Amino acid sequence: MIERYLLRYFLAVVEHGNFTRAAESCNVTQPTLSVGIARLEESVGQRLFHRSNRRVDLTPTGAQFAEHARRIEAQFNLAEVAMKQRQPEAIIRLGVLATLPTSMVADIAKALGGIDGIRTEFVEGRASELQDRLDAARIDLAITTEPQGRLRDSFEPVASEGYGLALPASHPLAERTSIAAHELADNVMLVRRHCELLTATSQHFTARGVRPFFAARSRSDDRILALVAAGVGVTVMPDCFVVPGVARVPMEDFTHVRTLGVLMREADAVPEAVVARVRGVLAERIGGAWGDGG
Amino acid sequence: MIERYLLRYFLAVVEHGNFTRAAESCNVTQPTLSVGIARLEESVGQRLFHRSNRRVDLTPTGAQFAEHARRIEAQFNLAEVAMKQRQPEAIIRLGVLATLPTSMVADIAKALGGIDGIRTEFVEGRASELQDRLDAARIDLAITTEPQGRLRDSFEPVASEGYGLALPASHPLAERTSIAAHELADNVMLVRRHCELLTATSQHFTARGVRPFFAARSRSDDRILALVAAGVGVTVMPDCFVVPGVARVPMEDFTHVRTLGVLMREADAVPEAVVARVRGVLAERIGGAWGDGG
DNA sequence: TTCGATCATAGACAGCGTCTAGGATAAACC
DNA sequence: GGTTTATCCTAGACGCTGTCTATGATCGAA
Repeated sequence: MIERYLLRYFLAVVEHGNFTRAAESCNVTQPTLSVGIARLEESVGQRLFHRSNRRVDLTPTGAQFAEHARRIEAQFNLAEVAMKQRQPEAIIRLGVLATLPTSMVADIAKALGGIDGIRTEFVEGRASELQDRLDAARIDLAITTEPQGRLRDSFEPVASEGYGLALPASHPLAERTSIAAHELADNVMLVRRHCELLTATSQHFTARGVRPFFAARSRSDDRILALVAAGVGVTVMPDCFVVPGVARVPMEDFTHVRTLGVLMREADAVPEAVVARVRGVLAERIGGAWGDGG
Repeated sequence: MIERYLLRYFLAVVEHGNFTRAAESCNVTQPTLSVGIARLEESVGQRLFHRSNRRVDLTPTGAQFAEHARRIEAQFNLAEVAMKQRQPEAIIRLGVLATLPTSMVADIAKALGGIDGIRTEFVEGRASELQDRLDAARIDLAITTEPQGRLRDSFEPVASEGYGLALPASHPLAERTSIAAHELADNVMLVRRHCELLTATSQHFTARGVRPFFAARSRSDDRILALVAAGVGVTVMPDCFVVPGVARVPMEDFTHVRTLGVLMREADAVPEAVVARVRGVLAERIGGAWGDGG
């Protein structure tokens, strides 16, 4: 197999007409270049040079090969400069909380898609998992809730929201402004398995003597919402989940709030344009916005 | 520096969309290919693939590089087949006796120049030197006199000739049909230092009481002939030396003869066409031809 | 949770590209 | 004729680096 370094040796000899000087120009010794040419001639199956102790000149075959070699070497250089000219494509690995609505993630993706030379990679998980990934430098930016512990100072809150019931638009309680736990005693419940407040919600109902029937458990919010819209049951979820066919009503005495924001290892780990757009989508989609966005 | 094997690895991954199978197709292990791609990406200064454990796909940079890589690979293959198609150029290393006229060597060169795909290399020397080179496989064919010793059977005689005086065309004896040694007593002699018969010639004159003055000694027959034509002196040389301005006359009682022919290690070491043309020139240029040539 | 598929990493090995040393050849010079 | 100089080749040792085996990490699917 003809390797590139042999081509470089060959062209050096063609240029200098002399093994010794060619070797110098390649920064190798003359014997090295000598065996290199021999190797090339063997793999080509042809003699490329007529050697004498006075001068070295190309055979007709060698002359033909020189054209090929020059062309190939030129192509290599072309490829190298072409690659150098490209500015490296930045890849932003974005961790998003699994309990963010699919449509919101889609909005973020759309917002970031418009930035030139930046490619986004999405990873989803729970808040603690996102923190671990951030620590391990496996993501660059997380859209998550306020962290516990060491990364606390790096968190930049953007918007906060409460939790409420999601129930079919045709449900008798759908038009209410508030619903108490005991009113749901006969309702079928759907469990969002990855919900941050799974235990808190459970405790809320048991503390009020309500033991609803659990018809389905899923890690997919989209599936749960589809079931709600289909009239299968009701569930508890953050306020930002708003889809057609599903009514959202606050629950009495259920005052849990989550604050969403961005979390980074260092302030400038991610281009500001990216962070700004993420902030924008969050503020737009979630009621209680923070900071300058109003 | 981008080496060719890295290009092959890269293209294999592009083709298979998968490091593991690409590695198989390259007959290396997956880690080998992995570090290869990493190395390539480093020397290119750009990420070429987006990797996940599900699939591998090209970055925009990678896609551009793939075009270059394919072009280069194609060029390599082109060069390789171009070289394969060429039939190897045969080099015939021809040893010629130094005491052959320059014009005869030129005639041989011309005769062999017409044979396609064959290149001739001339080496000159004395008969014994040519034999040594033939033994050492440093020449393929020798045009020489009948050898002594082991190579005797390999010799194929072609033509034989005598020796005679070479003297200026304007010399008083130029028109004679034969000249005796004593007639040259007042003449200036020129010595052809590499002549096979140097000692024999010397003895011929001293035996007849003639001690000529030696005006010049040279290894170059051409120079000696020029001096003869210029009227500087006379010399003894094989009959085949015939040039304008120099008369050739036989010497009385000087019956030495040399038989010229071709000498090879093996019968088919050299293409018959080459041997035939050499024979042709020899027979044409020298009087007493041998064999079928008449 | 476990399993299978995938790519990355680490350390050992060995192949081969490279080096130093020395040989051969031939032209040029004294 | 012998010596010097310039050139390329060969032989053997060395060491870089390309390759391997073994293992880890990740992710999706059963």
